[in-house]
Amino acid sequence: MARHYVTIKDIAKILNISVSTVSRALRDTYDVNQETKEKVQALAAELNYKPNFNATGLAQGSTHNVGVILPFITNYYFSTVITGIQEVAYNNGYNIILFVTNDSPERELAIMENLSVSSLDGLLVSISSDSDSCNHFQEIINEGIPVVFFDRVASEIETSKVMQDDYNGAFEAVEHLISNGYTKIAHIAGPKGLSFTEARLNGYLDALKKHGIQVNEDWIIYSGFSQEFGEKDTQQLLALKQKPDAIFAVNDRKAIGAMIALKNKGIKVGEDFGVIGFTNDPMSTIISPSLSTIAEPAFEIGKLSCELLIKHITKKHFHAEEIMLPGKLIVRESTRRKAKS
Amino acid sequence: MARHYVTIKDIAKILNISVSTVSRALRDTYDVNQETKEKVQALAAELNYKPNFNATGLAQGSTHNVGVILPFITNYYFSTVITGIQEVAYNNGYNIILFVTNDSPERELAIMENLSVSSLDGLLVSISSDSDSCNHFQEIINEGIPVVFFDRVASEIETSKVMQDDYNGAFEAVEHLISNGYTKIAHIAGPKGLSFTEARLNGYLDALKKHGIQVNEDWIIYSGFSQEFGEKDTQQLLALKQKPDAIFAVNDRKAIGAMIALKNKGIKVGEDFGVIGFTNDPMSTIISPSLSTIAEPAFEIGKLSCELLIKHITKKHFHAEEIMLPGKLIVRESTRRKAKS
DNA sequence: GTGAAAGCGCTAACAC
DNA sequence: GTGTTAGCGCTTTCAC
Repeated sequence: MARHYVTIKDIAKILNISVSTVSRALRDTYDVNQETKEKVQALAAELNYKPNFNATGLAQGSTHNVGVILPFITNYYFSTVITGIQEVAYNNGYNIILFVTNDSPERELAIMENLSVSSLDGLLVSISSDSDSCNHFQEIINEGIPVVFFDRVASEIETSKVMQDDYNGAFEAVEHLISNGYTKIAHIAGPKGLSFTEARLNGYLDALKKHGIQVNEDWIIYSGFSQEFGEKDTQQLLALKQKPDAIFAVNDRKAIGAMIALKNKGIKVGEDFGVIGFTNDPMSTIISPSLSTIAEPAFEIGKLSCELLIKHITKKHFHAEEIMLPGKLIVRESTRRKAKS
Repeated sequence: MARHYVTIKDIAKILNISVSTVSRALRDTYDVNQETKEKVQALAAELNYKPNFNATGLAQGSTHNVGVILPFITNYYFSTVITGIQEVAYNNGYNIILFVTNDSPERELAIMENLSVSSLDGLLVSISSDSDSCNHFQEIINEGIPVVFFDRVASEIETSKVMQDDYNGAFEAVEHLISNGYTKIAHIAGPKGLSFTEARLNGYLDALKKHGIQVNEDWIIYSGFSQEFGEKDTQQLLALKQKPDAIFAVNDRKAIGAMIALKNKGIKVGEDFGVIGFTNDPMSTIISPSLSTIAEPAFEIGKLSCELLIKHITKKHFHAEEIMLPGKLIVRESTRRKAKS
């Protein structure tokens, strides 16, 4: 029952050479006689030898694992980011270990507390709403394991970060709304305290300001990120005496929720009421009318954060970098106002 | 720079006891003096001691990692399955290491060949289309590491499997179409060779047979799983002299592609042409008309496969189980035919 | 109840 | 160019 894999010891014994030679030959390092090297490699292949990562990790103090901690994976944005991460991790011989927090600060904390630092070479994280774990991240960094934040970054912590340009994306979205004739623009935001949420809020605010439109506090609603919250927020807006004529949603799922609430009230999205989201979730092309949005470079964000992390891992004194990727306005039907006389 | 974590040795030295006592105290095993145990645990907590998994793994021949190999994570089904897997893995102290194949047999093969068996306690896999890796899976099983397949299973291999009841789901979907008055029912299938694809095809075939409807080979199209393929397949169907009046799609994304192709031709989905999918992707509620479908218990599948795998890992002689979870017909607008006189 | 010591599979000085 | 040896952090006999 106790399984036994072939080890370099086995190979050494068969070939009647020492384990160190085998080790060197296998890693194609140091000077090893060409002939010996070939013999070793051939036998290793034949025996289907696979290195034991635990042993390698123990011996050289580095596993080839990077941890990824994020709120969810069941949405377009995060699953695409992971795909990007996985792509570069794989190409560089790293494995990714996945931790999902369900956007719960407690869960995130528990994960961080149980994390065996020594079994990870680095950490990629997108914090949960109301994250409580900043100290833990800082501690881990202090212990020497690099952390790169993506998307939902902990602004207090000094380390590499990769995000999209939330401020300018939001600014552009709102300006697009304005230039299409919508003037009473509401914002259904995410929860307070997340920096990207605030960046989008600020973009919204500044776009209004630039165009001399006064801010109506009633038209800014903070809540969760789901479609349901989008629906609820919108119902709340529609119950106001002073109703808006457009919504900029913090993400596409909330925008879709908004569209559903609007449709239920018989309001024609696009013609009577503008809606724009953020992300470019494939759903935005499926819904009708199709949803205008700011496309986020999710795959790219995954790739870049992982590349950055690997640099931190391999180059000892790589200094922290903050990368900000631009979004892209995608105009669809939900902001196409019918010309009114 | 060389990071140094606190080890049991450190604890032993401080407390002036031996490492073995520390080890025993920490794991709450064997007989250890209550007092000593408490002292050790207190100090460990204070020092923020974290076990080194590489060392534990090496020493007891088991890491607490399970690998997950699957084609994609960027869709509702797989990301939900992973969430289920992650949930039970987490609760049982296992980490999950993610490998995504992009549905490429070559990539899958490469992953399998490079897999360090000794760094994994078990493997959860959903094979790629045209998988080439069966031998590798068999080898890994022979070497003693348990493998559980989910959804896309390799039927030749004898091990535990978890899937939804594709046959009956398809049967029910087609029967639903028939009972709503559609009779010329096409099937846009997945690629040949995947067992779940075939199960759905057989369900389709048998439902037709039961109701005395003859099969039209032109109405069965095999292609990829994406929305684009759904669109193309449907265009192909609509170009036929004998056109169908309904489509059963192998999954919701293809069904949505079909609906788009239909809409582009000016055909009214539901009223003139029935469409039903499989999965219950959230998109099916977003699209208009909303899409009827067979809901798959994705989260449950993830949970059960991981539970099964853990049983295989912990109980030495746990015998292989095949679990088949029922789907559920969800009727929406895309199969609601307008009564015609 | 506790300690000493061997060993998991591998790497890395250090000799030769 | 190759072998010997110590050691990574932990578990686990085996003594006592």
